[in-house]
Parts: sequence; C-alpha cells; structure tokens
Amino acid sequence: MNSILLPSRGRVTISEVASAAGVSKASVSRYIGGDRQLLAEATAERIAQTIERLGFRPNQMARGLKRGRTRLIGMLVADILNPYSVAVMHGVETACQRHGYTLVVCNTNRDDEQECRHLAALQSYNVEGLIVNTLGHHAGELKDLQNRLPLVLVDRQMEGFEADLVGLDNTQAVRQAIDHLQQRGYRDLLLVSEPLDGTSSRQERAQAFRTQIAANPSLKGRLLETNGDFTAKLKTFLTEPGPGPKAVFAANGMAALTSTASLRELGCRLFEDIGLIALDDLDWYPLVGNGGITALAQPTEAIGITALEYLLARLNGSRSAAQRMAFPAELRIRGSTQPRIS
Amino acid sequence: MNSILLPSRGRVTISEVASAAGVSKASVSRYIGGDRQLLAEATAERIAQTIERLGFRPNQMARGLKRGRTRLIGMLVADILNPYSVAVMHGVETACQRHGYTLVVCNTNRDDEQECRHLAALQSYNVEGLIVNTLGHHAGELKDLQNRLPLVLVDRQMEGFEADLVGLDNTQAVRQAIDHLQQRGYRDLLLVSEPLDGTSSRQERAQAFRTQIAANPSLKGRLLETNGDFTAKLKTFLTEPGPGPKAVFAANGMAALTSTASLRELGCRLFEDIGLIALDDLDWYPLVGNGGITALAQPTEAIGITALEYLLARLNGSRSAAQRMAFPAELRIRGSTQPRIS
DNA sequence: CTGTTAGCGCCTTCAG
DNA sequence: CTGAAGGCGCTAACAG
Repeated sequence: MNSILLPSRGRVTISEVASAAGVSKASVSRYIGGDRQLLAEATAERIAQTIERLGFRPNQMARGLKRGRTRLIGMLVADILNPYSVAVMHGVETACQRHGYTLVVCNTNRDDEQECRHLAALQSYNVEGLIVNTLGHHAGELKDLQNRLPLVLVDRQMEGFEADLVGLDNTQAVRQAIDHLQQRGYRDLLLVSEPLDGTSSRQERAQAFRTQIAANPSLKGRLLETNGDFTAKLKTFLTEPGPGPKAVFAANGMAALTSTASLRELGCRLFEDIGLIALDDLDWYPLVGNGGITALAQPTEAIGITALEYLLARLNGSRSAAQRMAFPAELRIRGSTQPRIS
Repeated sequence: MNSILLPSRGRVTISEVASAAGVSKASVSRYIGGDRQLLAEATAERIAQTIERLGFRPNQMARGLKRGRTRLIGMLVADILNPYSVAVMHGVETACQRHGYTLVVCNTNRDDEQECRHLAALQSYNVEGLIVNTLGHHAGELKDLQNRLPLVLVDRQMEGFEADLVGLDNTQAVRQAIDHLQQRGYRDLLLVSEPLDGTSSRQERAQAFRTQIAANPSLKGRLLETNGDFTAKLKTFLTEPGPGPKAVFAANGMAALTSTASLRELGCRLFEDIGLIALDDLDWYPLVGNGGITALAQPTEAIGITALEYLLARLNGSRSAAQRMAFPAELRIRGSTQPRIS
C-alpha cells in the first residue's frame, strides 16, 4: 500500500532501452529524436514497444546539454498577483505550447534583488530565451544577459536598453480615455496611478495625460498616486471646485481597485457623483456601482503571443533592429461613464 | 549598437575558468560546489576573481545530470486564470525561494490532454518533485508518476490515489457559511457551484451542503451549477416561495462572479433583496453592492507553503503514510449578509 | 539502415 | 590541498 510512497530511484535510460530492445543507443536516440525515417520498420516497432514497456522518458536535461537546445523559455514576471501579468503569461504559454516550448516562470515579487537572482537562475537552467516584465532597474544585468540570450521586454521598457518590446500604446490609450470622458461631459479629471517608481508604462501614461490635458483648454487634470493618504487627497479632489463634472481615470487595475474602494469609503454614489474609467479590464468591473466600470482593455493574450513570436524570430537568427509593438486598447463602455449634462 | 542583438553563442564553461585561473576543473567545481573549505585561501580567491571576470555561471543542467539533483520543483496548475491557483502558487514560490529551489509552472488550462503532456514535460526536465492541482482524471498517469517522484496534491484529491494533500477543510467551511447565514436570518439557501465535473473540492462542498441542509429542518437548500441557463434558474430560485429570506452561497470565486453578475442582471438590489456569501476572498469583494460580499477566505499562502513543505519532507526521505492538511477558512463579514428579521 | 566513438558541462572518486 | 580520469543520459558525426 505504501509502495506509492517509494519513488524508485533511477529512471530508465536510453541504454536500458537499447539493450532491452537489442539495438544500439544511437537507434533509440534516432527514434525519439524523430528520425524515424532512418529506421527499419521492424526496428522502430521494436523500440517503440520497449519504450512503452519500460516507461522510458528521454531526459531533456541531457538532451539539452548535448544539443544546446533545451526548448525552455524563461519568463520573469514583476508581480504574479497582478492579473495583467497573469493574462500576458497565459498568452505566452499558449504560444509556447504551439511551438513546442516549455515555459519557466519566475516571479520577481516587485523585488529588485529577486529579479537579479531569478535572472541568474533562469540563465543557469539554459533557457533559450527570456521574456521579461522588468522592474526597470538592473539595466546592467539585463544588458549583460542580452549578450547571451535573446530577450524581449513586456509592458515595460528601460532607458538606454535596446530590446524588442511589446506592450500597449499608452499614449493612444490615454487619448481614448480622455476623449471618451470629455465626450461624456466630464471636465475635471484625476489620473490615479500606482506610485511612479520608474516603471515605464506608468510614466508614459502619466506623461501622456499631462501633455494631453495641457493641450486641451476645456479640461482640467491632476495626477494622484495611490500611496500615502490617498483617500484624503481624493477627497480634496472631489470637494474642490472645478470646471465641471469630475471623473477619475485609473491607470491600471490596481489603481481602479484602490480608487473604487476609496470612493466608496468617501460615500460617493457610484457613479452619479463621479465618473470612472480604468485601464485594464478585470472581470469584476461590470459588477461595481451603477452599471459597472468603463474600461480600456489591453489585448493581453495577443501581447503574450507576440512577445513569444518576437523571441522565436530572434532564436531563428533575426538580427534586425529592436522591434516595438504597441497594441491599441479597446474601449468598453459601462455605467461609470454615462452621458451627463455639463 | 546592435551588438546587443548578437547573443554570442557558447557560454563560458568551467574549463575556461579553470585554465584562465591556472587551476584544474576539479578545483573550480569544488569552489562553486561550496567545498571552499577544501581549497587554499589563495586558490579560492583566484578562482573567485576569474569567475567574476569571465561572468561564469554554472550550468545547472549539467550539474543536475551528474548529481541527480536539479533543485527544480514542478507545479501543475489547473487554471492559471483562477486567482486561487495563482495565490497558492505564490505561496509555493515563496517556500521554494526559501529552500533554494526553482519553481517550474505548467498550466493545464483545464484540459485533460495538456495535463498529460505537461506531466511528461515536467518529468523530462528532471524536476525533483511535483505539486499538482489536478483535474482529477488520469489516475493512472499520476500513480505511475508517483512511483518516480514525490508528489503532493493541492485542493483536489483523486479517488483511489494515496498522496499527500493540502487544501481547505471544505466541510467546516460549508458549516461556517450555513451557520453564518442562518444566524443572520436567512432560511432559503442556494449553493452556486461551477459544474460538478469530478473536481473533488467542488464535490465535497456540494456534499457537505446537502448533508448539513438535510440535518437542519429550519433551512431549505438547493444546489445550482453555473452552466446552462444559469440566470433563468437563479430567477426561479428568487421568485419561488420559500421558508424565509433567501441567500446565495457561492462555492468559489468564479461562482461568486457569475452569481453577482446574474443577480444584477435580474435587477436584484444587492444585498437587500438577497444575501450572499462566497468561498474565497477576492480583492474586489468589498466593492460590490451595499457593503461588499461576505467571504470565507482560504489561507492560500499557507496552503502553498505547506504543500512545498510536505514535498520537501518526502524529498528528505520521509516514508510516512499520506498526510492531509485541511486548513480552516476565515469568515470575513461584509454587507452582503447584514442581520435581517426572518 | 545501424553501430561505434566522442564528447556536451559538470561532479566525484582516487591518487598524488 | 589539488589534479587526472571516468561517467551522468544523450546526440552527432563517422564508419560500416
């Protein structure tokens, strides 16, 4: 009954299969390597049965060691608890599957030191390429790594670091948000963002917001980060006089969560007292307030798939200049931005 | 400028370090293997500098091949898009980190065939142990695997399959839910579950619900799965006469999402017309309806950590009978179960 | 078509 | 304390 708990040490190897089948290791290797055409029908059949009988599984580590190809792709995720990251990861995984690669994921946990450690770990396991959702520090390490491995960045780029990048067209997304809000009659906007810690996508969104607000005289806009006494500052925004109806623009899913929680806490009627639009579209947006939260959805699956495809291109020898893919966001209108009279 | 895009083939190996430092491969090996005590101070120092200078990283694959230890743990996740899975995974990862292991995650995507494929893949990469959130089919495969590797199950067990298991105390969680609802004055309950497809945790929750309702004459209870015309059936529940105030008990996060969406669609006032309690506690629960959704939180982090610890025990040679850890859920009361007069 | 021979990068006796 | 030699499981030329 407890035989179950006795992992019999020593897996069956190619040698055992070879001798059991009465052929050479090379033949078995050819069989499992897909060179079945080079084998006589009978030999192949005999090997097949022996493999089946013994439950042989080729050791990918050993294969990788010899061939220099591990069929492993590494992915570094800044925060696995962030639905965006998981969604992109899902896309990468789908594409990996499609191309016969296995994905190894490491979670940085927003920690610089772990980013370093995991980068080293991934490398030491001979991943063939890397998809990185970086924190934005460690330019040195990454540059160094890029000399050894193809590498593509997701969502976040780094200053002075040339690499393929796939993410969102932040400027356009911000434009869509502002246009939509303005069209719906909002005039006094607040961009809520997680702390501007250098993360490029956050910076880009904030910068685009500032620029576009500055260029639009009929709108007023402020920026607020979700740290510190966020709720208090949000209250200030709500109460101070402005040019017209107020709306919050949450720069990502976390900001949307925080903003909504604080608005509730402040006793706002959602969304009669204030409008809300959020970047990212999380599955609970439709459930909040009166009619749900209007969203700008990122094509996360496509972002993941494209990231892997860029990587594959490099693996196949592409030497072109760094590519950039900036996907457009998709506006999904819900109750939080109902038309209103200004 | 484009040197960045030229992954120089061929990483630096132990041999190069050895000759560059003027020592033997063995010495370098001893250095990186932690046998620094066996080396002369001067030799160690010289090796250290050479390694640094050349940017040498030991190839874990090769080490694994030789030593039989890869320091790799595999995890099979049924659905990476499920926040529960991700949360547990986060716990596993934390523990891995703590013990010097690297986690390789594969996502089954709720697909039987992929479960098989990934199981094979993981094994072929010489993971030392496996943490499995299985779909519950493939008892054969898993049993077979367990003969080679330590393996611990998370959340879901399999009939006739003896293995360490860590998850929730479903019976107690259901009891907590029912007790709470009853205490708050609800009398007519509806358990909403994702399809009962054999997933053990779903079955257990459904079974516990039936049993406890049957044993409690003052309560009426029905079970509804989220497939088919769920909303229509939910409407039936809402309109048909019952013994008193009605409440929905969502058996997990997905069920909570679906239920809430349907309740809104049906025009229910949340949560004056109906009560709601949900298993799992997702970050958006506080934002919904009047005061948020009451939850039974699972200690996901602890579940993940415990799973890895069980695995480590096996890796360290433990041969005890299969262990089971069933964590209690934690009740977090919110507005969806306000006191009411029956 | 098939077997033999070298290693891939590293660790591990076993002698110095 | 250190080096030389052999081999982990597998593949890749070469010869047959």
